[in-house]
Amino acid sequence: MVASLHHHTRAALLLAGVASLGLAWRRRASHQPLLPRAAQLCVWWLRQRLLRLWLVTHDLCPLESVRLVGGVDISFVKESTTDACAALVVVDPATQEVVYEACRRIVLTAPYIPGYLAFREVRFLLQLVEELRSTRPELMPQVILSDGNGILHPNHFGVACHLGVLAGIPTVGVGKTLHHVDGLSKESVRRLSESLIKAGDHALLVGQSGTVWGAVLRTTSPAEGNFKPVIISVGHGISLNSAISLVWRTCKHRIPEPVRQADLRSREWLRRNGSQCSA
DNA sequence: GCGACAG
DNA sequence: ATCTTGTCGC
Repeated sequence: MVASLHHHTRAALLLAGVASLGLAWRRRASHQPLLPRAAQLCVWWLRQRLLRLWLVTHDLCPLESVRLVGGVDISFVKESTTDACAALVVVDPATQEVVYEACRRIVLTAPYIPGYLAFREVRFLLQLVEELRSTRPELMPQVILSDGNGILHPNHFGVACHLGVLAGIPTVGVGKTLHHVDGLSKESVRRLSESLIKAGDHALLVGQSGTVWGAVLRTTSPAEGNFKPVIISVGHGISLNSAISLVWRTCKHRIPEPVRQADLRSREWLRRNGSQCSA
């Protein structure tokens, strides 16, 4: 009886999603260009809502049982927005040593659209995780740090959540800049940063709605001068407090070691292997 | 209409 | 993400 706006909205979105799926099918079959941008975004939006049903935002396993931490990143060939190298590294937080490394040449197909980063990158990250799971299961990390955000996202489902849910492994979103959401802005980060006195200090990112989206963490000491905090949010299967604690534990530099090493090594790989094609 | 907008 | 010069400091 009381058909809320919510229900109408959901029904409309569902219809739009189904409609665009049908459209995608026809175009694909007839070698037409891709789905219209608006329709594609709608499909992706729905996919985020669906996958979110599997999202877990508390600890699936105690922090004390984390023995290995993974990190993923993608680096691009100079002039290109499609040719890149995806990397997955595993670090032993006790020694900060890299115990596993895998780089893979990739060709991205989807464009970068704020809010939909996962649809551009996550399939390649998943391949690397599955490869590790099947070839060196003993080196599977208990948590993976991902560049880009987790629930700090307009649809509460950033690339870190996406990777975590699809790979079935806890993840943490580690961002270098803020994704503006719920009134949070550069100014919010600047204000919160004033309360971060020493390395290891953090402050919660609370939006206008009162939602806790994540936290800013100072990872460099006052002696190093000006600083930009790292932005942390829950990816999957881990609580915010555990995520902050874990990231801080792996911070030898501003960027936590697993992500930093994935970044360094994917770039190094591109340098060594030229920018030529070598699937 | 204009600017903002993870990587 | 990537394009870039210099610069401050260990």
